[in-house]
Amino acid sequence: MADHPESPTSFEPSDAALRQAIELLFYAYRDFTSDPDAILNEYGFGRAHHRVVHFIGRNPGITVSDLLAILKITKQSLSRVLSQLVREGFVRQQQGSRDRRQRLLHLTEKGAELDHRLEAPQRVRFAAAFREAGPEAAAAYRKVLAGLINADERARILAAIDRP
Amino acid sequence: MADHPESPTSFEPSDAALRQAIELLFYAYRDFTSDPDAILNEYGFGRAHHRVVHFIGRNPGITVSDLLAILKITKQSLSRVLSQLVREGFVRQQQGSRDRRQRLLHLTEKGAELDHRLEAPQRVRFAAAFREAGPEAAAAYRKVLAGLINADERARILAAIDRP
DNA sequence: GAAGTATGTCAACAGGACTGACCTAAAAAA
DNA sequence: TTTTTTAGGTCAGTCCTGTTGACATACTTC
Repeated sequence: MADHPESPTSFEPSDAALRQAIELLFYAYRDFTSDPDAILNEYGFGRAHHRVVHFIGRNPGITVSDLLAILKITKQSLSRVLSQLVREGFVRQQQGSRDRRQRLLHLTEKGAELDHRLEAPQRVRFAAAFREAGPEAAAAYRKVLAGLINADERARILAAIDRP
Repeated sequence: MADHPESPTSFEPSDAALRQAIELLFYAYRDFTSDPDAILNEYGFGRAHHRVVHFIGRNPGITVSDLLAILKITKQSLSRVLSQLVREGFVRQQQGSRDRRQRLLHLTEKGAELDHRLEAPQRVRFAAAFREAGPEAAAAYRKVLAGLINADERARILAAIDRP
């Protein structure tokens, strides 16, 4: 079995490299989520609240069903978290004008503030990692992570996160 | 592209790049865990069982406290999952010879089989992502993800996952 | 008018994390 | 040797977050 480690057209990652990649993702995610988790705790919130606040912040006016498609959870799960955020004044709902059944979701000022607080440590972490690894590595990160996303959604998601 | 606006010694990632990086990690992790989750469901297990089986598989003879340090959960949380795995014959415990208080953990054959089943789809996913992105990107992925790990543990973890 | 859609709600349940308290046995230190 | 620390286990209760299933309402579309 001859391998061609330099040939770009037939690069086959080793078993060890794959195992390392899997473990790195575990450790990185574990620590990456630990900072916001601590902040959420102050509010009596959990990781689900973070995700909801984040994606409403990035997509003001998003509908409930679009949010469900992003999070891939049931509407009952979302409902509990979302109604809590609405009740406590972090999210406001606005009736859709085109379709009045829709509740278009927006962050309140309080919600935007929470969003930024939660995002800050994650930005810091990535900024340090990217600075250390260099600009090419940052681009490569993007390429690899995109490759982990389900193929049928990849293009749509990349387009969505690429918006200004 | 000879002249970059950023010199390599003072690369400062943009806000947009950081936001993208954060979202990519969410989407990638969401899909990356979905395949093993489906398999675990067959056994009546959850994601916690996967982590335990994986790290015992990678570290045969690991002690309970070392496993706790990796997972960063409480021993009560681990206990439920671990005792279930032992009871159902996926993990066996062996008294330590040097220190007889220790219960050194090993996978049984059944456990090793489950480990491989759970790992397979994740290997496939990474193999595809690395093949597509190329060997340099694979190395860059490793660098960036390592940079996300808490600094005080980074060296130890990198050494651990680097073993053959 | 009928059918489908967007959203919400109630109820019941499971997994997996937590805290706090308490226990045993063995090793290490005084 | 006595004391303290360490490795591990266990019981009880709580919280967050996910699940299914059933049902309701308002609205759009055909």
